[in-house]
Amino acid sequence: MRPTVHDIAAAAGVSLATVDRVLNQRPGVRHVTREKVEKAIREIGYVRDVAAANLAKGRTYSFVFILPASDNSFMHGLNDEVRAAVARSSVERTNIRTVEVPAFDPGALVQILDELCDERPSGIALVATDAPAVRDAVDRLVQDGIPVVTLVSDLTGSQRHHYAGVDNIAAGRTAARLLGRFLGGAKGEIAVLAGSMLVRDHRERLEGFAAVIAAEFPSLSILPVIEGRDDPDMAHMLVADALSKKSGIVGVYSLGAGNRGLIRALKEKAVDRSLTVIAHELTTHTRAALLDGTIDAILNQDAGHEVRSAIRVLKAKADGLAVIEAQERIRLDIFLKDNLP
Amino acid sequence: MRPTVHDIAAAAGVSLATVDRVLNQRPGVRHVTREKVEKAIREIGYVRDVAAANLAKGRTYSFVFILPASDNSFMHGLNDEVRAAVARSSVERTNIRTVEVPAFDPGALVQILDELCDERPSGIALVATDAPAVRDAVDRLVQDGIPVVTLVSDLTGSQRHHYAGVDNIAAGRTAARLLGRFLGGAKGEIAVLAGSMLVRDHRERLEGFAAVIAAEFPSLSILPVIEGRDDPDMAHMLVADALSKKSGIVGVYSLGAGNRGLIRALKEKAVDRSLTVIAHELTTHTRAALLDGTIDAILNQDAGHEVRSAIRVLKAKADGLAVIEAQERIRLDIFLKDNLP
DNA sequence: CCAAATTTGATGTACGTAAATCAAAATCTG
DNA sequence: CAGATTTTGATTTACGTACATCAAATTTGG
Repeated sequence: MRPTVHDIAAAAGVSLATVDRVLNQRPGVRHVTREKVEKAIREIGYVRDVAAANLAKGRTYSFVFILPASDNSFMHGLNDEVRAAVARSSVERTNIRTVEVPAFDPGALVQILDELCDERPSGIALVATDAPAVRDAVDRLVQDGIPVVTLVSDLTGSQRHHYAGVDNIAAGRTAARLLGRFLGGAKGEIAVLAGSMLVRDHRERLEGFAAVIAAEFPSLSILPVIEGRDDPDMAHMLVADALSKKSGIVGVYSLGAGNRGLIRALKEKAVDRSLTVIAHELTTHTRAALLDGTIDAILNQDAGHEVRSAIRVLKAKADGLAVIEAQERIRLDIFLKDNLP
Repeated sequence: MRPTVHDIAAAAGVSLATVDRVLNQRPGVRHVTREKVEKAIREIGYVRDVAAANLAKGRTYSFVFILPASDNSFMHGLNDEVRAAVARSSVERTNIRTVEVPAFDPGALVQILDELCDERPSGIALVATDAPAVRDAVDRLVQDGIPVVTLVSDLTGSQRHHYAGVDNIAAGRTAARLLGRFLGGAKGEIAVLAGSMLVRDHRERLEGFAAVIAAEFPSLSILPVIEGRDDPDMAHMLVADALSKKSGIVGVYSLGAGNRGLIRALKEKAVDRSLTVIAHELTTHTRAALLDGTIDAILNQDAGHEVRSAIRVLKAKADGLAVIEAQERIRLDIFLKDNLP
């Protein structure tokens, strides 16, 4: 049987009230007594029953998710997953609120974060814009003892407790190797479509991609990056333009969102050119393009897993419990025609 | 606030005791009264607080994991993950026992299953050997109200509540496309190494693989399957033999375990031949081979995820709760050199 | 319509923890 | 050493549910 607070009290030779004071760091316990109790806790291997504790506390976790107001399928999907989590949350004594902020806008993000510092929720998840001001705001929250996890895109040098997202350098490297191997030694140019170099995930994907192409596929050269702001129309225009002007393009790597535009451009300009195309994020559009052969592989991060992982980690941090690291590693999905979910 | 049993009582105009009788299907409630209470439950949207209920019941889940006694890295890894789960289990009011049975032996499996029918654990997870007798034994357990999930390999036509494993047909298809694309139109023969055609997962992988090769890569032909019984030494012998005799082999697909032997054979016989190799299951051996270029891609199922998923599902079934389907889908990992964990 | 059987209500205890109160004991201060 | 202060103990209530008991009300059978 699992030891309880009563067992600690008996083992340490103190009363239940004292054990409670130690366990919940309440004042009014002499140093020696506190140590006696802590020793007993260690020795009998007591672990607090979180379910019972939360029941007694009447605790409800209040989490805030800060999401960018971007109009692309991935962010919509992320939003849906958060909503799905909200729907389940009542069963789990969890209140989740979402806040929208303008995309690529550090100032707005900092303002929200500072407001939350007073509100003191049980935890915060945010899609970070990678700027020093944002980092400082997050660090203030962490100093205040509020669990913070970054979602999808990480924050350089911050104290955030956890990052719920994929390893984007690895993603870029993987894209490069797939593209290189699929092209099988052909010579030519690669077009790269990104959202913005202001977000860390896109920068990192490009970095990994360029490194592997340079080191292992010297017959391929990378054209200057096209920044489409994750916007379908902008992406369409820019890619169509590039395909018209450059005849040496043999492959495309789309590392951001806004793939609807990319796909449209490919169907207009490249039906006859047999390009190899690798894109990020599985959406209805990229899925259809993979099945009809317009896209050859899709790299994906599962937004649902990211959201659920963020919630699990926030909960664990709020309860002072350990997380199962292997469980919380967000994997990079590679989808071909054949292993679509 | 979440509604409680008190709210049901008030809404239905009955006493707490009656609500309790309905909720826990105890006798002594008239039909009309029972319906009145059930209507109230639906209307106010009551959901039982499982944590509080388990606390009151003093409930501990007792789960049994039935694993084959195979001496290969994957099964060892699976074992380790179950043990890790056991280590965590005390915190979660869960008792997990593992039972080893001889591999590929339906009779032994049936015997264990029948014994468990009397023991009545809260749930059972098993790596199924795909035989009618096993299916019948599982169905008996399910009829008895014991939650059963299959792990890694599924059971054809059984009533098991859930399958915690990858889609093996998709895995085979994916392997075929990767191999075909990596070979870039080259002509030649493909060697396939399997464990045994008696287990469903291996059969399915081969089926998917052969289908895609035939349909989309007609320049490749598949040699008769080599059955290595998931045994490293046997695999080594058979593969070395095949490589010596056949000079037309351009690729290898290893769809089972025992890859240590495969890798040894490749290093002995094929250093100069530039084969494209795709294998299943990430282990220390396959990982090293991927990094040194002996293997080109590894398809993997994460044993840790499978075990944790199985436990989550068993718990949910034991509590009569819904599972989050998307969360429990076990994904096929594709690892290249660049995205290893 | 009365007795027997069934159904319902009222109430208490338990699970493991949190939190509060008040009294008693120990320690410190001058 | 008295008095103030700090530390400790004892006890109670609560969280939401399960389960048991006994009494009261209702329904059923003859």
